[in-house]
Amino acid sequence: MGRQPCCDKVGLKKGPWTSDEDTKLINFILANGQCCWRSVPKLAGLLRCGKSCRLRWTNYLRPDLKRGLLSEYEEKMVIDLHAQLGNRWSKIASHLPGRTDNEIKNHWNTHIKKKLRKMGIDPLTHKPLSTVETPPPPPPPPQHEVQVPENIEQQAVQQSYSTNIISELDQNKEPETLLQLTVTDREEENNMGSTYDTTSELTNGFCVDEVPLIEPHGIFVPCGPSPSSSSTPSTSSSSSSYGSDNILEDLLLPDFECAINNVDFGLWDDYLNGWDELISDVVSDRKQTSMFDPPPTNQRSRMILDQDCWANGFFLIIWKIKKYNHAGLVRSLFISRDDREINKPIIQGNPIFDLGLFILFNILAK
DNA sequence: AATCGTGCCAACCGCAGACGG
DNA sequence: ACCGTCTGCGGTTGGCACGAT
Repeated sequence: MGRQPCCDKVGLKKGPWTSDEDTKLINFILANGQCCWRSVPKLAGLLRCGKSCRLRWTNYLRPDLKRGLLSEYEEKMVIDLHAQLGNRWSKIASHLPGRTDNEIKNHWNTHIKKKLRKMGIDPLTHKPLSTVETPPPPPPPPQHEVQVPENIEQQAVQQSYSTNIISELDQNKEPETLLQLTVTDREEENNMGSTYDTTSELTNGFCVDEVPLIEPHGIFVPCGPSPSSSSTPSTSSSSSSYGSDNILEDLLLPDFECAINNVDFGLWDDYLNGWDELISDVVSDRKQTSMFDPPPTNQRSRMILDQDCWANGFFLIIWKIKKYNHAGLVRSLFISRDDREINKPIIQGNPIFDLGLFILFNILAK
């Protein structure tokens, strides 16, 4: 019968994504959510196949992705999980929030394999290399045969966690990932989504760690014609790039009107919690130094320059809000704070918040 | 300075499973 | 049960970056 190609390849672009394409894809997904990847390129105005869009989003553009090398702790988890699950990268990735299967696969092939071999461990069997050579090792079950009965696999994973990982955790390594360790039940995975999802939910589905490689002002390109909307190269990243009206325009999403006068305060509270989390994350990133004091140069390990810190922080917040279609709340927060008396006890007394407002008002006043 | 080799990783390819008609 | 479509997954590759010669 033959399988149809995932897309009509004629005229479709391949290879590395440009920032302009990223912008289009991000804007589309933020506005419409993830659905029907095949139609995404057409609707988003991209000359890519849907599959390529999906990969780009899931492996690179998703705002909740972590970046950078896997930590020692994560490596240990990967090794441990690989011993139990084999090359089931997506399963492994589901236990590492913010990491993609592709990333883990790459890291395994480029780093961990070598490390294990150096340590005299066969990366396939996870047994000492010397013992691997003598008896023909039972080949690691092929992917399709790893259909371990659910409970056995689950047991294995749980045992793995209990013996290795949790002991690591006792040595106070990345305690936040304890969240994920509590969710190993397959049923929970099925009912509530992956561990990743669960954790994301608990952390409001957002990680401040990561800033998409394209520039914020590029992301907030309005759909309509605008001076800055066409393929803005990502060269200038200073906070001055936020001085355009694009931010305001972009916050005026279609769902805004209903939100501004008809605020669901439950949602609002939830949003404020998220706000505080995000802010505290941004601040903690600065290693507890005073927010007004630039950190020592050697602490600037991230791509975010100091002067961009706040701009990026707000960009991230707005991103998140857009993601959840709470744009109206954002606008009402920034523009008509007086209308929000009811929330003053929550937001007042938060100097970070007030500084942010100050910055934003200055930007918007331009 | 130029060339070569290697490592790394984003992206692609093709298969398989899920799902709906 | 069959077929077509869509998505997810794992293996592979292309090309860039960087160090060695």
